[in-house]
Amino acid sequence: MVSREEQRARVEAALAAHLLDHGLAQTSLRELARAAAVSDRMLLYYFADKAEVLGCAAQRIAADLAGHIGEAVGEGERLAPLALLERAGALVTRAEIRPYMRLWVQMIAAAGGGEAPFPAIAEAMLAGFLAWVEAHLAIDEAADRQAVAAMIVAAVDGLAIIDIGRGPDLAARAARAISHLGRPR
Amino acid sequence: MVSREEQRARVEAALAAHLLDHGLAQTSLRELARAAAVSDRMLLYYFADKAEVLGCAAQRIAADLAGHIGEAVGEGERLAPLALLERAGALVTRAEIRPYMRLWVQMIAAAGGGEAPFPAIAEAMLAGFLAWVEAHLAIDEAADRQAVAAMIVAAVDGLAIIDIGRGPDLAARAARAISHLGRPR
DNA sequence: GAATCCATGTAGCAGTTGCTACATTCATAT
DNA sequence: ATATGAATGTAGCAACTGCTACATGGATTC
Repeated sequence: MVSREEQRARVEAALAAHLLDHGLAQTSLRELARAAAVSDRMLLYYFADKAEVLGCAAQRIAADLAGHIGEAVGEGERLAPLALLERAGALVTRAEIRPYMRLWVQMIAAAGGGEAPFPAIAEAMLAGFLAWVEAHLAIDEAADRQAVAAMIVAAVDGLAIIDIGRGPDLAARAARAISHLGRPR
Repeated sequence: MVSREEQRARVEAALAAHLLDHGLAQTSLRELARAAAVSDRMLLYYFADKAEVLGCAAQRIAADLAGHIGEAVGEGERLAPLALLERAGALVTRAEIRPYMRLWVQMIAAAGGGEAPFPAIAEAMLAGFLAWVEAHLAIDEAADRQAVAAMIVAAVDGLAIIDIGRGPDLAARAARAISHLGRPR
């Protein structure tokens, strides 16, 4: 027999992997349980209800993603908007990151539908993205910095939408086209 | 008694309105039927199955959105990337357009999950967006134009994500910050 | 006036959903 | 050894899902 805490942690990891693989589409309790190699009965022993199941898995995923993102730009380094956008775009179209972005779009969509627990999760994750971009943005005026950071996050998230709708190739080319944006004709 | 074609058109309009109001979350046949003021039995008389119900409603919504977008930039007018992005960003954060963008994000998410009929719908809608941007983009080299168009669509779609996660205010400010993007520090 | 057919209502099926009541095993504390 | 409580299994409920079989009304056609 294994302690509840141990099992809960193990299950959480399996759930996170399953969400990254399959998205939010196939997430009935029974499917999640199968993915974690436990019975659905036990899922609701480890977690209070389905919202907590998904919430904990999502939190772990967010932490993983934050880890990946952390490597992209040096601590304390600050870049001009287009340069930072270029860096972030290159990061986000990397093959290991794409599953995270796909899932992120699905979580935002679920949040838009008011589906618990996603509004809270999405808000927290988005706040994290915004803070990260703001921290690396070389703009002095705070209000401008926040707005530009939001625009950069928007552009990067949008790449995930292109990826879903048209595949990774166009998304990657779009990311590389960021440097064209500022160029005059 | 009313002809099947008439009813079908009327129902389609009601369904489109319901989707714009409530998103893809509450879309069981019974809910859709109630929104269209018919019985679920009749929904499946007018349409072959649920996928066709949603598909037809989505097609009508896409057409409406295309109409709105068409007004934004003059026929034949071509703009530099950042200028076009600015124009599109202003358009997409307008209050009448926001419901469309929210729904669009949900449709893309559903497409990412492989949920019929959304992969096909999302692909068609995205192709429409890309074509529109390309047609108004003042870039000569075709490959560059396509990639930059994708980046612009990405940025604009991302604004919808900001809107969902943080509300319309930040999204609107982000859209207005586009002109900052190209500025050096 | 009979036959036909389209539009609509009633009822329900089989599968899935989140969740729970109950029973059982097993380890530890006394 | 026995009692207690934590970990796990079995079974199922009630609600909802997409969808369908069947019956009925009213208009149209012959």
